[in-house]
Amino acid sequence: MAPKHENRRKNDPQRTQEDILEVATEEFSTHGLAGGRVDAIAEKMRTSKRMIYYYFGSKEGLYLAVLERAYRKIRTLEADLELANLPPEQALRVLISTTFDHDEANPDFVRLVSIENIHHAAHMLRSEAIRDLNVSVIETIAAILERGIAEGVFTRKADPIDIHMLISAFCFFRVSNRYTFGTIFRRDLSERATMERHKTLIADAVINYLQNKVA
Amino acid sequence: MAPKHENRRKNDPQRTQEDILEVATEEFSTHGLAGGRVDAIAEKMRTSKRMIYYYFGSKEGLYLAVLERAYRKIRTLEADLELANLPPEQALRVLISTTFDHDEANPDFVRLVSIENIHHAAHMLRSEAIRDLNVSVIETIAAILERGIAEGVFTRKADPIDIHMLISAFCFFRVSNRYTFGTIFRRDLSERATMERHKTLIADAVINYLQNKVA
DNA sequence: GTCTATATTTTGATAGAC
DNA sequence: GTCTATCAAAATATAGAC
Repeated sequence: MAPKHENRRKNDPQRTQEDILEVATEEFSTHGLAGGRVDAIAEKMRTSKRMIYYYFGSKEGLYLAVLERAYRKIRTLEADLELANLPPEQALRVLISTTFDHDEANPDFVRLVSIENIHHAAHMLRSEAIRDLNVSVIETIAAILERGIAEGVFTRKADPIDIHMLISAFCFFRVSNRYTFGTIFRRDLSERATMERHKTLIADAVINYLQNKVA
Repeated sequence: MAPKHENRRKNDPQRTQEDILEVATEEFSTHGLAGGRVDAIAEKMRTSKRMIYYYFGSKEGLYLAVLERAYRKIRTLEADLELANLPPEQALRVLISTTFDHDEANPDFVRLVSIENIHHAAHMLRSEAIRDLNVSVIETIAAILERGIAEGVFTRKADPIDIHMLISAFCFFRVSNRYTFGTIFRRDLSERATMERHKTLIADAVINYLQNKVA
């Protein structure tokens, strides 16, 4: 009997495509779109370069597929939270914690977004799948803010998208700018203690902001 | 008499180098290190490609020079603020406003930093000039926080580098992620009203954070 | 110090057998 | 559907005259 592993990829198109996407994600997120090499991707797998063109048509086609896959992954994550039953402040803390952990756990995604911004989001614009991302997180935040105001625990009216940006910016920046920030300030942002402190910091900052009015 | 413009660059090495750096800054910040083309840089100026190699040795050498120049520019900016005489809260607001305006006015710099992070800050590490950036902004913030605590206007002790990160992250993200964020949330972050609102938001958030303790 | 022309290398993409 | 071998274009780098 032949060993499972050797045969597994034989005539298994879905598996082959998935393998290509996985390797390509790492390649592009490490080197950028222009810096990523199709040859390098092919070499890192058992399959050949020909298959990349067979399935994805071109280097850009592959990059777009990688990007769509990355966005698809987070969409599912956001929807899984059950926040409606929590008190507003706690709901917000859970949401922030989730965003924080997500960016921390998915540096590849963060880097791909950075790269896409270098390209003025040109590929994202071309992709219906990504453009039509339903941004449920905004509705989630909006609901929390409204409840908070109604219950009197939040005293400041705020735009949900702005609040999302305040949260995202911090969580994203910690990962996206880890290297330059770490170099300049000689600080390792992936250290456990630093991480915990930062997670509390951003949550406190958002909550305090919503609980205060400034003259 | 020959027109000034035509002769200006003749045998003016400093001017030539400066021209190259200016054009290269735009090229690299628009396309990344791998995506930037030496040919494109040469074509956008009156001088030839040969001079780029003559002065900077290689494409990477040019990129490094561009990066150093970009960092040199902000260093001077940060030192010019006179905050010691202002009340702590106001001093912080001025500092935040300055950071905000700087990133907004220098998208090229923001993009170069993003690009450098894609490359794990490898070039920055190799450059003494950048690595030894004296980070005066941290001392500035530290002084403000101490005064604030002493005067009783701030009630929370905070790490100056963390506060700097909270500020930087927001200001930087608005510019670095303008395209993907704008696409997903259909919002133009460079609009005047949005800008003003965001500038107030980050300042209020930082101040509120420093004025509160959370259970 | 500066230019035009060219060499060298890399790399995205394809042909054609199985 | 998959592989090996190869093409063609692009892009970095250099030669050599002035």
